[in-house]
Amino acid sequence: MVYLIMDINVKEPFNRDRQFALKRQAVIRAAGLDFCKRGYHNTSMTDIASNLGLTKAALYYYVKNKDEVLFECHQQAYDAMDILLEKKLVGKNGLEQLGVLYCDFVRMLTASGISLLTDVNSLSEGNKIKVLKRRGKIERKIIKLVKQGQSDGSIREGDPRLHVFFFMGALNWLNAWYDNSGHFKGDDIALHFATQMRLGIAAA
Amino acid sequence: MVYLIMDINVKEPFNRDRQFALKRQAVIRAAGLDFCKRGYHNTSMTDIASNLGLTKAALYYYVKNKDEVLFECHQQAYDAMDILLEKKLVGKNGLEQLGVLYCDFVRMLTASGISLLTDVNSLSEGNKIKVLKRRGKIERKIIKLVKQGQSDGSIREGDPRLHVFFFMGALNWLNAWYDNSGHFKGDDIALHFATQMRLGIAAA
DNA sequence: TATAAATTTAACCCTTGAGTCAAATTTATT
DNA sequence: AATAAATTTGACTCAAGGGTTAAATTTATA
Repeated sequence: MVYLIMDINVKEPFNRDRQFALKRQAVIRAAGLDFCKRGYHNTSMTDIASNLGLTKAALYYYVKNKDEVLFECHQQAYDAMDILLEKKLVGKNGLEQLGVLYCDFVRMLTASGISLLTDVNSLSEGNKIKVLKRRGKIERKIIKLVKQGQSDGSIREGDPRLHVFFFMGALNWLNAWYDNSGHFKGDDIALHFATQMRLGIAAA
Repeated sequence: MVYLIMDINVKEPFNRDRQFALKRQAVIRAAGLDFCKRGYHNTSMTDIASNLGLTKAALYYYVKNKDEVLFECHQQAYDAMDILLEKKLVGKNGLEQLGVLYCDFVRMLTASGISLLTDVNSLSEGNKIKVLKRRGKIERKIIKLVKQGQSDGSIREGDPRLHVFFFMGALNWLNAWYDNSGHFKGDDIALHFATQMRLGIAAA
């Protein structure tokens, strides 16, 4: 019985394919949390399984291999980010849009059980390339937002890539220290981080 | 012949203990760069050795084991940070002091060949505790600076820990993307990052 | 030139953990 | 009740890599 999946039996409990997909997703997320906490190589497949209350053999019923698990962790994070990036905010300047986006990013990472992993080097060559490509795409979209903000006068001058690298670092680091049973509430962090991010690049 | 050590033969070339110490240090730094680039577990001792133009056996002439190498990487970074933290800047407010410190941090990381690693989980239990303790100490000093800035009115209100977690994330992330043969110059990054950091927490 | 240090060679042992598998068992679906 | 899906058990293979060692060789020091 997979502990992370409390709502699985609620969503189309008689659709077996759906159940399978949901469980698989839960497996990926649980693994993502493990990877975040202890690191990819310090987490064995047996660890992941037993954290889920499963056996290794059962785990392999849901995933092909460990590489796939890591890959899917990245995918899930990027899927979520892509959705947030879609949200077109009309009538807002670049800075405001970025602020909302960044806030959403933090909220997503603290609330959804999705982890934004940074370990790309442990991926197989093929998957590594795919992940880097996707990360690059997202990065470029954010850089574009910054440039837009510089055009509309809401964001101060300076290399937009450095602007972005700075606050994306804060985001990546978040996963390392955030603990959802800890002292900070996700929404508070989101608010705080978005503010700090905005002030760091806002035009005078 | 250890490639990273160009200046070894210059510093007391006839003092064998000194030579040993210098080479050992170079080994640690080279390993640190490897860990940064590919990750601890994706870098074998043989890799480290051959990147230095050495044999695995020769490598073990300088270090006890891989755990020690990782531990010393952390130590070197913290040693360097401690030195920068010493620098007492009289007549400056909290924000100004932090700005200088942060700038120095970035410069150190981009110029010295020292890497600020984040992989703490791959350490043996004993070393992990030591590293976390030291990291905590440094963190607390920085938080103290922030509080000082809030007292003297140079830094805006808000949880000082979140202030710090934010911009220290940017610092940690730096190592992942920075490439000293790349497009960005260390000093430019330092200036940019320090500015962005300051603006993010400066009082209105 | 004699000695000690530094390094190579090339083997070797050992552990960990990924991944597999077949047979049995439990659980859900019809 | 019959069937298919989900999971367990437990054993197994295999490769990678950490770490060791002894003997030979090169290099520096005095």
